[in-house]
Amino acid sequence: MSDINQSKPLELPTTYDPTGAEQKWYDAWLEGGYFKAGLRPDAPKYTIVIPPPNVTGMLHIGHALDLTLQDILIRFKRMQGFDALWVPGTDHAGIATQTKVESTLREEGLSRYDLGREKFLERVWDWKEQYAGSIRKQWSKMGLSLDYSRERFTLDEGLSKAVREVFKRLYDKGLIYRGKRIINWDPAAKTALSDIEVEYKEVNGHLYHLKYPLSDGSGHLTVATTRPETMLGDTAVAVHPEDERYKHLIGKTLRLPIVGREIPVVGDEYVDKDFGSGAVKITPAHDPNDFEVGARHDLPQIIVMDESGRMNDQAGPYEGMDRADCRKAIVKDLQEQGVLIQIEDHVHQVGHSERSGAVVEPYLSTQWFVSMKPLAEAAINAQRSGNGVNFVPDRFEKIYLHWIENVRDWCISRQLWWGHRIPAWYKEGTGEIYVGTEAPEGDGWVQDEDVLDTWFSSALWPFSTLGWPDSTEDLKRYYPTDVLVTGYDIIYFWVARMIFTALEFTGESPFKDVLIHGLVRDAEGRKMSKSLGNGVDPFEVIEKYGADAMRYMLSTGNTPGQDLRFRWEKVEQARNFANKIWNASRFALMNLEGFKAEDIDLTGSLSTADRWILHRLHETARDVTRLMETYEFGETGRLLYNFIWDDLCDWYIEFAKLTLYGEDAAAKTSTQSVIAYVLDRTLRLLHPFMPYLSEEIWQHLPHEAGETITLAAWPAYDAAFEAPDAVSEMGLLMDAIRAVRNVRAEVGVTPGKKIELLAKPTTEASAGILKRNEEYLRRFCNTSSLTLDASLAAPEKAMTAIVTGVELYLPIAGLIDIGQEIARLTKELASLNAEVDRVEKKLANEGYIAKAPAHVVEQERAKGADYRDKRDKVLARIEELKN
RNA sequence: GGAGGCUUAGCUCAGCCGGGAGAGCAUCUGCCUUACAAGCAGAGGGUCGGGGGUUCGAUCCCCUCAGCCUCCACCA
Repeated sequence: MSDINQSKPLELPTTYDPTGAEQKWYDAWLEGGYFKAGLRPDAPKYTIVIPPPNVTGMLHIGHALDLTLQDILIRFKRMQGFDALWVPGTDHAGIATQTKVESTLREEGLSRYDLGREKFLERVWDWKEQYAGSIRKQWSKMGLSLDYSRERFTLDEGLSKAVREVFKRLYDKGLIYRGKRIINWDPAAKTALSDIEVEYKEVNGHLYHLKYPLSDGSGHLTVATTRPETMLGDTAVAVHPEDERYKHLIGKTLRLPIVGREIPVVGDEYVDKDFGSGAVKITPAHDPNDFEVGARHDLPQIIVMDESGRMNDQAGPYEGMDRADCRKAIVKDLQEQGVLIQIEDHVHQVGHSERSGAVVEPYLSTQWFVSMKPLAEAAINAQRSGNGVNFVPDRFEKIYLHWIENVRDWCISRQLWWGHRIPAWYKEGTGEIYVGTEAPEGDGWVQDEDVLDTWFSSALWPFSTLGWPDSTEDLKRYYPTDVLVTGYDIIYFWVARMIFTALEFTGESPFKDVLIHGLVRDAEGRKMSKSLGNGVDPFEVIEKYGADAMRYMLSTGNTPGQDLRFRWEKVEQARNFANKIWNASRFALMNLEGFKAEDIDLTGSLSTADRWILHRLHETARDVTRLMETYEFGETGRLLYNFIWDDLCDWYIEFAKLTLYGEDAAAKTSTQSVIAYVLDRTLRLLHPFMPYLSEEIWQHLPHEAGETITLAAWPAYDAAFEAPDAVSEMGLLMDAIRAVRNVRAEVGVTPGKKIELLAKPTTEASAGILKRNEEYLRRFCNTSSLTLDASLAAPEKAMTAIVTGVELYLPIAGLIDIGQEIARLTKELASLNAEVDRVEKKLANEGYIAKAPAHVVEQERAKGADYRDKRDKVLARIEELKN
């Protein structure tokens, strides 16, 4: 940090150039170690863990949104004096990463099997190292205040230990089991998937009606299927036990076409009598429902496909065919044999792999599962008893609860190489299983080939990153975390699983709040995707407009939980805002040259404007703080924008020029004090949103050597700065100035042209205000002369503006057309009359007087009186002009 | 089939405890006024999706209808 204790001017261009400032300050922040937790051991802690990005690739604009929100929170809390910790890290992302590395191998004409497990994993680790570095660089570009000394990776030693520990404990408790079930099989990635890794998409398919003859030749049963190729694995046909049409057939057998196998007719309540023909073919090895039916009736399970989706040796003539080709072939054959009676168009949901996009095959195989019931129940109880997680916005709690209440067992084994190897060993030939955190002693133990679902390790992230299962200092100090920030698309995958895992292993919820944000969409509202090519690269945004502009754009201008459309014009707007601040600061610093921190004195004789802006600053600080605490960043942004642009720039700075360029040295010092103070506090309020710009400017303001805005105290509201009299005084001046400007513009008097202005105060108070602020009126109304006189008679030829407390007359020679002026005032009269009517009607309503709060009624009465007064004056003026 | 969200100015969106609607962009008018033309000063523009209800009072709460979007769900 530069060690200046007095202001220095910005000898810089009229536009803010982010590129230089960003690198410079990020380096300085890192060097200063400001992002490291533990600097304030006695302060309360505040913890966030980053949602670890996949180590496979580039961060997209959605990450930028997620990370910006977290950085805003962590910077805010750090400034509030908390010992703030933001833990960075990355996720090994099993399928995603392995797929990517495999595809690079393919370019070399290799497969992972050519390399073998060990060599392949070396390749993936190389890849990981390369990308982790790139991700770190991307974080730094966004200005994120992460504690890099605590960076973790889901596959690093500590986290792997946590994974094994969790697996073992759940296994010992009977909450992890191995079993032969129907799982979702991804034939492209050749691995099992969990239920939520399957995306159901509407597909225009067909419903094939097939005729299965009874073995005794006494007729046939019609069944319908969307997947005719699975008939090769049929081991029964089910009918409803109460179905009058079919119940007599239960126990008889059918001859399965093509295959020739005899299969029984079974009665099962699963069958819906009213759907289709009321008879269902049962394929226990390729359909989850059929699996259940098969289990109830002790049916054989015939697997007819291999792991890549090709028909196996159970498929007879179709062996070796891909399942899609087989479908065509079998339909043709069935048709020829007269078995296929009808093909109906049929729209249905088909499961696709979330990762590879392949059509998922329900597939019977042996996998590891987490038994969800007990874990889910604990999570539900915690939520219901108030020990759960506070969802923001709260509607997401319903979504979470609905899922966890209906959750099914979680298939956690994956037939991949990149991931946490399942800590289970099998003794060859004995069927013995050992589960533990380390390999068992003795010979003949072979470890399970499979790895765990990536989300298994992600589920431990809030505590595993802090050292669990060891009782580390970090774990004791920083756990549970305070808030988790993530998108709604990941509630099931991650948020829910963190919650029940944390409850099981740490006995408490992993975070107090979970802030759910929406997705960043393109300008048309479409989801950004690679195939559409409509993604936005955050680094292009940063390159063009700066990180601060991007951060401001992403974090403001919308509501929590709602999707956000990306539009370049929004970034431009944010950039313009940054530039506005830059220029206001340039002005301030020009007028603060040599001003020292100890020169700031707010006790002297402050002007109305001075006291007004101090009031507004503190009011803004109070509201901003309140909104930040409730994650209302959109509203916060608006408040800051309005305060800075309207109050500070458009009004205060313009008013301040009078004293700054004036003769009164004491007044000048006061204004300088106010400017230095207000700018300093404003930059602090802005810092979480615009870290670079705020630091760059703040470093030019008077401050102690070595200080940084990242650790500067958050502005606290101080009631001593309340100045209601200054507010009303400024209100009158602003109204009067606006009214005069309005009238000038309406008759086309250019701003450069000086006018005579006659002002007639209508109360004693307003007379005093106008008297005190004469100079301001002259300046802002650009007058050649100003006459202040309560006893003033309205001139014959003058434009009129009536505002509360003062009547203004502009005798603009040569430009006044009395007829036009009367018309203008008549229009105003009409609108005033409408207001008066509205208020009077309201006040005439007895129910209103009786039931509305007194202050509302009072306010309305005052408004009514004011409107009436203005109306009468306008009316009188019209009469005058007519004569 | 369930659940949720959205519908407010031409466009993108705000509107936190119900007390006569705001911003940015766009449009129109006038300004290079010594911080800023990425700017300044003005102006126009809204039956707050339709209907009903609660209330003294509804953009806001309740019901209902319509349109758009998302998530969940094993009907072959």
